[in-house]
Amino acid sequence: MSMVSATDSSQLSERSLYLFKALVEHFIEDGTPVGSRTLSKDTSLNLSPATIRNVMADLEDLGLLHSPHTSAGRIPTARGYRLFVDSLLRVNDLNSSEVEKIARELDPEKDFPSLMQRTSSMLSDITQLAGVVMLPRTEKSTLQHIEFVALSASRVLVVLVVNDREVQNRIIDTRKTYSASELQQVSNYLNEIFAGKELTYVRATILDELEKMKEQVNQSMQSAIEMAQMAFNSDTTKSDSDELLFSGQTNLMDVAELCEIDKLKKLFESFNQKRDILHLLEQAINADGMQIFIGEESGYDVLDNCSVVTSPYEVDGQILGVLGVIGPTRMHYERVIPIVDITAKMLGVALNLKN
Amino acid sequence: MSMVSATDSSQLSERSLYLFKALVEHFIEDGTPVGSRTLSKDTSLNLSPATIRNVMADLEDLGLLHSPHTSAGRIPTARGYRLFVDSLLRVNDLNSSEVEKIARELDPEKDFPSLMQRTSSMLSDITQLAGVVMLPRTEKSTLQHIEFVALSASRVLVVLVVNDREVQNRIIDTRKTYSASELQQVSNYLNEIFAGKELTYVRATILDELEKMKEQVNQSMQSAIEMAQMAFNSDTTKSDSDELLFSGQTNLMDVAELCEIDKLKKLFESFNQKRDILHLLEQAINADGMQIFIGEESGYDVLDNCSVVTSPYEVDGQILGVLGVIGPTRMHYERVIPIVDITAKMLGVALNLKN
DNA sequence: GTTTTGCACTCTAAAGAAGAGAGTGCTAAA
DNA sequence: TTTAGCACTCTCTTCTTTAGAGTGCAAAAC
Repeated sequence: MSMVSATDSSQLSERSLYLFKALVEHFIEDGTPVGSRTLSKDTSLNLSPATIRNVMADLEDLGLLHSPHTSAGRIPTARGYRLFVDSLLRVNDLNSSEVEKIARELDPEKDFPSLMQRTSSMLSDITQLAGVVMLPRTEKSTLQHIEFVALSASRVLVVLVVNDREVQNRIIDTRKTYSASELQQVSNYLNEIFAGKELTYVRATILDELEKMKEQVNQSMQSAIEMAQMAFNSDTTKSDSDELLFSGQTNLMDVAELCEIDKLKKLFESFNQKRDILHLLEQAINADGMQIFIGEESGYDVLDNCSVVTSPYEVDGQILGVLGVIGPTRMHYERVIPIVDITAKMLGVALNLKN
Repeated sequence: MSMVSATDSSQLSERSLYLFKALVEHFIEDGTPVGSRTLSKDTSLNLSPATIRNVMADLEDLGLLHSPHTSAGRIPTARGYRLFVDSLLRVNDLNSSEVEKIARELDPEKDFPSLMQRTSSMLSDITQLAGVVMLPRTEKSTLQHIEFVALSASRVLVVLVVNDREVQNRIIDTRKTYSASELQQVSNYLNEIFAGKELTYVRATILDELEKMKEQVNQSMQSAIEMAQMAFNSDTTKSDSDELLFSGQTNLMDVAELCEIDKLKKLFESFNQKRDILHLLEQAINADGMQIFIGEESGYDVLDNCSVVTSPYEVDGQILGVLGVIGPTRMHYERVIPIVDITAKMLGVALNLKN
């Protein structure tokens, strides 16, 4: 919960760590609290249950373990998982057939939205947990091309090509009627100034600065400015709620820890609202490399029994977004971690190939 | 289950019908099987429980009621609900504040996808059940405009405007490089021939007939044809899986009848796959007017305890798609039905205003 | 003939009782 | 430092019991 004392592995004897690791692994496999007797049999230390009980009591004092009740075994706390993941876990390499499968799914031939959706589905399929992909933040997007198409007397379609791959459309109602060639002119003008610039800059400039110069330019430029303003004003430069792609939520319904319908409902609702998960992933985008939020660490109640394994994906060294897997704290980290890791990397490669 | 005998209301005495109706209403309110004693008190007929028991036994013989076990009351069968909905139900008028709320949500100013999404959310919000909207079938779409935009040496963005309101994008990789003016020419050529034509026709023509005339035309027309073919070949002229918009699925998690996590999971999975629900809604689109599928009637196991209330929405007398609400068979039909009905109508109006 | 009363019967759901099993902590011995 | 022994505590399962609701049927009442 807090940074009271960074429980690092050095505070503990090798034996304690060994036993702790064995316990966590056993619990992850079984889902039932692990007792001293079990651990005594399962490990090669040949220690009696009583000895192990002593060790376990120590581990509990350190806040790494916890007993559901007097006569149950023990289960890891969030802090325990943290220690496990940070210092004890040995991550499996994925076997090549799985790597191939991932590569196959992330086909750069697909259009951008499909590719991202595929990525999410693939994550959930392969882990049997929930997958999530945060789409590239629009703030960091650069405008590649803008095009205006006349639809009818007073309606114009604006097509924005962003980041070489993403296309956004919006339809605006104009006061006056524009001819095709006028629209062409406007497109040309705006492309000349803004192609390659960041979307936020484009937007800010168009809404603010151009307003000032409006009076200094000729009639047709005024038109251009007005239309551009409408294009970027129509509130959505993509809404927050479109930024996350979930999949495999139903996989979580099999997870015993979450099977209380009430908690599950809250979890699903937070998926739908996206807000909380979005905030969490925003944290993950800033930390570099993989990030794992374990249980209560995340700070969101709904995720109390969940862990979120995330990794940013990048193209040309620039982080575009984050993807990850959401599952119970009791998940197979040694498998999920490399999957998330490699998926992020391969998504980066696929996106790069598209350019 | 079958058409053994169209249990119409005329076969039953008025009193039986009255009691049946009271029973169904009571059950919809309460969710617990209704016994003779309860019904005796609740109705104004002043009949003893014993008399009511006799009536109930008859109703059970007719397949309208069913007893979970000997000493429980009775609950309506799917067939019972059918009779109730078709002949006994008196639909409430919506109060004006609700109508206003619906109107407010269906703001024709919004772009097309948002409007449809809004409609779905609104349906689930207002009914506290799951909402679903089937987007207009692309087969019936007409191409309004096609535009090509050069993105890079070998990549071209194709923008299709369909039905005056919907925009589809796809990016294609071309063998040769096209200049902006060439693309303009191609756009013009294709618009001239195909604007206003049905999308399926356009597609078929481009893929088949144009192939034949390829050799008879000049170089630049050949380019046009090839590019058009690529544009329409890229398999998605919108995939099936994009045709349904669900919302409020989590509302169903509160429904007692569905609270077995297993059934719920199957239901949610069928929402995700969309296939079954899509088939069901396709039936609804053909029947004219509102359509209600009650429980097992639907023919899909996952919907055994569910009813689906649907209504097609139309513009200019042409049916574009279907929308509806999915909930437990024990739902407040008298409320849901008018909501679905009016929503479909108002969506039609909103869509009409957009043109 | 229809409705009601009376009654035996059935089934469920809730509550309690009992026992098994697992696991603990502590003390004292090894 | 480790282990054995032991009393103790919980939970989980199973079984039993009981109360309650509701039924169906037969005979009486209307």
